[in-house]
Amino acid sequence: MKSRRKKSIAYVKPPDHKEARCSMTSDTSSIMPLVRKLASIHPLTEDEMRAVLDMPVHLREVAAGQDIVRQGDRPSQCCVLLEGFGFRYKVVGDGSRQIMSFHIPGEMPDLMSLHLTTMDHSLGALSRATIGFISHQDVRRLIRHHPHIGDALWRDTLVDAAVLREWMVGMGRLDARSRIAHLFCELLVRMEAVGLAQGKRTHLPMTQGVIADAVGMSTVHVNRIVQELRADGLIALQNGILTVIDWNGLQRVADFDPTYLHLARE
Amino acid sequence: MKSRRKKSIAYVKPPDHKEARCSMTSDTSSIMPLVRKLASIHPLTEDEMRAVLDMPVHLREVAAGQDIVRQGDRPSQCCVLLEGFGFRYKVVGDGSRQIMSFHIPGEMPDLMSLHLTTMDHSLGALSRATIGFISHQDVRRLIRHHPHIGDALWRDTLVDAAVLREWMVGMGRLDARSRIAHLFCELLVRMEAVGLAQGKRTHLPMTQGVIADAVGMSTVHVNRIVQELRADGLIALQNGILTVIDWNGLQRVADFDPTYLHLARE
DNA sequence: CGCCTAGTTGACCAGGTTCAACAACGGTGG
DNA sequence: CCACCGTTGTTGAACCTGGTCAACTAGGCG
Repeated sequence: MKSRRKKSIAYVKPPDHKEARCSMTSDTSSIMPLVRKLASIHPLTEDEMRAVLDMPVHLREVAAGQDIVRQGDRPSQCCVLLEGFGFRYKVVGDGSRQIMSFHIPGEMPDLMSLHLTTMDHSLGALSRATIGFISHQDVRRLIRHHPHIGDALWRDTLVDAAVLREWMVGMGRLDARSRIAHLFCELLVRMEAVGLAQGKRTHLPMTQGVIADAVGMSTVHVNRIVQELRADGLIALQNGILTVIDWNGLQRVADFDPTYLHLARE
Repeated sequence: MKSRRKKSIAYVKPPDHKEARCSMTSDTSSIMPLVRKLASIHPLTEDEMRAVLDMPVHLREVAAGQDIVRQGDRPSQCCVLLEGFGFRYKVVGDGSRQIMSFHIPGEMPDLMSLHLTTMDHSLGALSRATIGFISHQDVRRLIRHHPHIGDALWRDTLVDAAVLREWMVGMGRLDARSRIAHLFCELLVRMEAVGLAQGKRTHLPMTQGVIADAVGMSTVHVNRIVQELRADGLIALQNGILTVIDWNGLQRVADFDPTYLHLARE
């Protein structure tokens, strides 16, 4: 482990087995974020859109910091993030945590469970979140009847992997400043892409400790770097709101090129 | 960038535009590695196996260190590694390189190009390699007629992403010793899984510089750690052959748990 | 009002990088 | 067959980015 961490157990939130706190069948509009997401690359036909909207979905509210799926689980359903932010993580031997991705509304972060029976990581809610659950069976049926949706879902998992690769480059070859700047660039662009950010400003409900676990640094150092970025007039970050003041400057610091996000017009 | 590197350009191999050096149609057995790979999870039916073997494949020999596909390309075909090792990488602004994955025979490292038009990274040959190229069109046809093969391919891209996540954990939260030990554990297990290693010994044709670019460290430090691992009686590594002497010990050092590779019997 | 979480600061420490030189090896041309 | 050369591996010393520890501040909320 990178260096012995003591306060390990704090990361492992107590399991909340009172699941399905507010389970119900969706009203029509609840999985619109998913539809928007799918349509953001190729427009859906009337037929396809109806097929998605008609799927049986179970909704659930999750409190900030709670797990949605846990490493070792063998899910029989996929989840769709409808409101709020999610993140994937693993806890290593000494108790320290590595966050591997953040997820925004419309995404299906555990879609892989459709083909990989055992979860090799956990999925948590960053902020209070609304999750939709759809059974694997129904997803499979959807894909069988609507191959284009299947392609879109496969494509999403590929973009997901592309983001992982980009993060790896950051962790291996960029210094702290670039890495944090890069994270901010990415999240802003992704939020913009689904219409959840405008004016270079977005909701970003994560503590510096969470950022530290995502970029593989210590909270203290994240704090110092964030202050630097503020002092340099690149960003403002407070109360879970990120405002990018100097977009070009931030991009330059981050060595950021959004190609890897494979947004619509390539 | 992590710290200013000078000798950057050395990494960027001169383009070799005399492609297709030895292009020809495959004889029947040439894409067997792919068949073995696909069958390693779910056995293929006679029919499916024939469909794969019947695909038109163009073979090409690639010298060590040459690129197979380059960042920014818009491929119209996928490649299958038939012999030799491949690796994915990106070069950052200051010229330093991050390797994001290694690939062994039977794998299709640029399968994503089927759904993502522009390559967001490059793919190179680690050693002299034989590559089979299959047109996107033919792959799409195969998937349409044989949905189970499509599922297997999707699944492979998901395992690929799982490996990326595991590497991220290493880069973010493990120290140099664990990271290198982890890499050795992973490569050995993957080689064993496709029958290319026995007796805890495998071909591993990579220099310490390549390892360094993969684990995000300097060559010098990789060298020191490898010597440590040797001195501790965990491994032998010479002439491109890795022998794991103390498998349990190495696994312990690496904090290695092969679940994330999602091999057959989970 | 008091507590808990998140953010901030300073002093010290250490894992890993850089630089530079050298050894070992294989391949090549003469 | 041997001298030469480029690549890979090895070593030592100085240095620096980022981690650890510990204390303290600022809000938010019951």
